[in-house]
Amino acid sequence: MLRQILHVDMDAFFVSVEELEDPSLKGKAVIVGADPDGRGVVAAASYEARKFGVHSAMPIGIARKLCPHAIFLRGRHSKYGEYSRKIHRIFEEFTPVVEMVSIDEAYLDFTGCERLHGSAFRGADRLARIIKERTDLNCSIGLSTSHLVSKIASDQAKPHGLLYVLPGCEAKFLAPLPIRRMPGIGKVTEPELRSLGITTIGDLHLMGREKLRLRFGKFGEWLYTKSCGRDIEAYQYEEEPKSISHETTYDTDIDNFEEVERTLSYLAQLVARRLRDHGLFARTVGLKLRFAPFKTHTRDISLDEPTNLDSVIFANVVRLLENAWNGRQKIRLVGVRTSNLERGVFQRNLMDAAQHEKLDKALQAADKVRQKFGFDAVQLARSVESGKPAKPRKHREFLGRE
DNA sequence: TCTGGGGTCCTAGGACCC
DNA sequence: TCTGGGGTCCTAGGACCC
Repeated sequence: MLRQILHVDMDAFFVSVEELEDPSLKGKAVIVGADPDGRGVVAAASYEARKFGVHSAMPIGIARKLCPHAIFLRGRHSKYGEYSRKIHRIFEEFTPVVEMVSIDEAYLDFTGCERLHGSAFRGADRLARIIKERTDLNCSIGLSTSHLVSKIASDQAKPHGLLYVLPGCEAKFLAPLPIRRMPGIGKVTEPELRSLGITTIGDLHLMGREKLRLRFGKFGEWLYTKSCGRDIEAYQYEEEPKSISHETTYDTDIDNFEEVERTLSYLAQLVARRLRDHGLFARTVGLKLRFAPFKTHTRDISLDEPTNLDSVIFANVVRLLENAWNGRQKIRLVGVRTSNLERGVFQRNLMDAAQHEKLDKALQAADKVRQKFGFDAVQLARSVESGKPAKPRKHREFLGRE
């Protein structure tokens, strides 16, 4: 049976939600993102702001230079989440096979739904109308036999369009498009391909599997398959996270060991809390440091016994810090990461078992208090200085909420 | 102009084992 | 006295995505 895959992408999602909440923003240059006086990037820009060259992931300071008259908003992720869930429910009225890939984007499998929708195309059209009716938000939809082609098609259809790539026409549709349209080709790979004279997806295809493999290895074969308009393999839902991490950038670079330590304590608690929420234990704990010149270092350590404890994560990450940082360079960012996640209880050491149980109980109690009063209601002693929680100075309103 | 935060996947070298 | 080949785990770094 012919597959019918829809890719639905909301148009300027964050900005559009802000406009619904405050209609006076409509038609204006609106930029959602970091504080324009601080360090951060653009999360979303209205079409009006994009005319000035503003785009997402751009440093916020540059956005202000390009578009000084724009209205800068910090963004409210809980609001966006509400709308996202609303849209998700609409998707599920159309097909049980829905994969939300991000807050504003999803794949819907319409294979075999012809009888229900007339045709996949008519179904897609109706879906866009219903989303508009019920949320007043616009979306763009790509429809084809593969995830990749539908994703690119929805991008081509923007704003507020529907593009159907007929079965058998996938490679022909992709051929004239610039390579940068291909998900997976970024700002490093693009110039590398261009230096080989490859500027379109069609060029990529003409190069052939073998040449691409020789030059790029496994990635090259991946590129070739994609250039044909075929999916690499069936998409699968990732129910379990592979890593859990938190990081923060300081407003100004610092070189105070104790302050970095306090930040790490706070981040370790956030990470551990989420491990417990998922019922997961981490076998590997990692530290991330970004120095003032934007050079990033990571240090990992594997534990004999997987953990979900704040104190264990913190202790290990501090050890890594002591080895990784001589104090000579200022620090811009610190992060705590856990990976090699496993489900289940690990208490090989019986001596520790009793202590761990006590700790677990305390942490469960702490998690409960936090659920009621917010994350900052309970703090590890290490991250508290003169009675005040030593949160990163920035993102205060983002961290630990919900 | 100066670069967020949360992730995934890939590569590559070295240790270690058989 | 010189030194294989395969497999797996650990660690570091980097590209990329939303």
